[in-house]
Amino acid sequence: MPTLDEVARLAGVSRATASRAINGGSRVSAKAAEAVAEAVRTLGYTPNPAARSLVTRRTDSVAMVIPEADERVFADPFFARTLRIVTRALSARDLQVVLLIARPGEEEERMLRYLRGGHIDGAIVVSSHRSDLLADHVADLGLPAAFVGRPWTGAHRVSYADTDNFAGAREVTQVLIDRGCRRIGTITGPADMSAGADRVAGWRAALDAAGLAADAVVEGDFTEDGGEAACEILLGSHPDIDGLMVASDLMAAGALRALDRAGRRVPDDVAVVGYDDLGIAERTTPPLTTVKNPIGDMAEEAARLLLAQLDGTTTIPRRVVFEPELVRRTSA
Amino acid sequence: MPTLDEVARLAGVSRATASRAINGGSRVSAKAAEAVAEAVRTLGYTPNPAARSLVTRRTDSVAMVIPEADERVFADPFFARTLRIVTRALSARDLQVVLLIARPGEEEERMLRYLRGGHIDGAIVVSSHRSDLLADHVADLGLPAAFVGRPWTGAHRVSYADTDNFAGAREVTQVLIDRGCRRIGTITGPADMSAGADRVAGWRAALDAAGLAADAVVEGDFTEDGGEAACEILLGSHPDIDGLMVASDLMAAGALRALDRAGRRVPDDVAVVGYDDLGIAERTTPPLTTVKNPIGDMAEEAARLLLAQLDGTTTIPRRVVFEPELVRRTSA
DNA sequence: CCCGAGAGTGGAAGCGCTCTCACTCCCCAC
DNA sequence: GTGGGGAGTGAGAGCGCTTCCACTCTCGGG
Repeated sequence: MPTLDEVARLAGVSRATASRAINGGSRVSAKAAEAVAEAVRTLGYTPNPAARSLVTRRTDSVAMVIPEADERVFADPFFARTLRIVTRALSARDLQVVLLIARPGEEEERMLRYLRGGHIDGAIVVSSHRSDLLADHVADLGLPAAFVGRPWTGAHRVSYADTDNFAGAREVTQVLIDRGCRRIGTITGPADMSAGADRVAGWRAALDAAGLAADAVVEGDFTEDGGEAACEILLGSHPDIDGLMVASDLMAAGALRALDRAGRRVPDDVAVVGYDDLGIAERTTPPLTTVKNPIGDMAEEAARLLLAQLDGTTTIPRRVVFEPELVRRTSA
Repeated sequence: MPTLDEVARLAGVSRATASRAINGGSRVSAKAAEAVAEAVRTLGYTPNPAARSLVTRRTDSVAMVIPEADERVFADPFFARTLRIVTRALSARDLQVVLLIARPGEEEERMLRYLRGGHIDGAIVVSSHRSDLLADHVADLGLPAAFVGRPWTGAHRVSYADTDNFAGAREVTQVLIDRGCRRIGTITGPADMSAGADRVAGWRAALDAAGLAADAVVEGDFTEDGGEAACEILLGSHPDIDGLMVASDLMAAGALRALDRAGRRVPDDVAVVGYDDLGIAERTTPPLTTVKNPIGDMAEEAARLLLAQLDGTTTIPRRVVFEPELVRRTSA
């Protein structure tokens, strides 16, 4: 591998000038710049990133941290979409995105070691479990970071982009109420996640305002199979439900399977609404009335928040909240 | 951030001894080792990876290269499964896996620059498009690498793990023949991928051996929507088909939708078989008879092949081929 | 005609680490 | 006793790069 020294020698300049020519290029004569460029070309030179980052103290790479079991990460389109958008936004700034998936608890120490180790300049974290203290850890480290979704703990110490899950859930539940449902159940997300908790709260608020009982609750886990199982439990305990608000479309797809098997027609016997609208909602039978989760906006904003910190523009935590949007289809 | 120097000073040893104590630990007295460990603990020391890799010329990270559009990467369980297994295998050796997704053509140069740049010690490549010359590039670079799936070009120059797609496709097509189908079509994978090409070849071989016509062929793209569209075309051009071999379960799921809409019962009117058996085959209606693609084995083997090169154990390209396995369900 | 500013350049320090090499012990075999 | 070898250690040389600083040279203004 050619070194900067060889480039400089071939170009007939000093190593310092060669370095300046390769980066930025200010304070370098056009002649020198051209000579260096030529030398780089003929030698096929690539700067050694380790040497560079040793002195600049930057690595030009950023971690995307997902403290979830990998099964979920790949099964749930939410993460894929987020990763994709974040990657795109950061690539534009020549930042390499390193995907870090670690089940909370088990591999957490390993992940923290990585974050602490100086491998990366900053992190995008997709996490909102009650148990994980990532926001605190990140804040303690002083690591530039932005969260997608409000972290359960330490939210005030970090920047994040979120959506108003409470309002979204309330609004979509209102659709059920308006169409005449009187016995409305819910399959929630995990109770230890902010999105999960906020969405049940929204469901409850809508029912309370309408004077309806809010007791048909089963906790799901944001997976399709989990939604199916939860729906079966719900049908057992509350056979009279005529409306169902499911906290994610993936779970709703599972719930539809369970309803179908139980011989309940959707939406005639039981009207169903979901949450997220990431593609699967249009493919279920029937297509789901749901709430659009503005993941694209959130991911882009998180990238922006991180970049602002990397640029040193700002250091105070900022939060940005996007409005959800109702999407009506035929399931309710 | 504390440096090795400070650790050494606190432990009362030289920097060299501290370094030895932290890595390996051979040739260090128990007393010195303990003192260093203690100093590391109190200082919260973490080695600077840039400095270390500058001298060792290792980065302890490995790229997983996927030259595909990101939509496909996340929609197809094949990649998720592969990534997961590879990550697990390499994490055990304290190697960090960096995911590199780049659409061939557009972002290819960027990816090559990254591979060339010394960011990583080696690569696992999941690629077998005719157009991409990754195998050649990687071989030219002398970069330790292992491929999952036989690369279309330059296969003899690199190590890879593959499965016998030809045999698998022939065998599953034989299921259709044995159940009495006489007009058997196929929806292929992309013609520019080795898995795609091998599977059509297997289908054709089975039909030829049985003396059946092998002309009902439509090319798909390994996506669900693509499978649906291809099936519609096939039904239009060959309305008399009574058997259908689809080159992936994901496409088969799409094909089932198209058949359902066309009012063809499966398997009574048209028997259908898929390929891959990565979970979706059990969830379609009806569940698919398919071929188990031994991705787990392939991914693990690729990791092994890469590790062997990183260890310097071997440098000659090796190939390992796993046998596919027929899985019978109710679609044929 | 001189001075100061600014552009362009090179020397050299130093980022934090590993590893070679030379050295000192200490123990054991002769 | 003596010599040889192995175990443990520290000094120091870099790895390839950026960047500070000092220097030269060229102008334009006074």
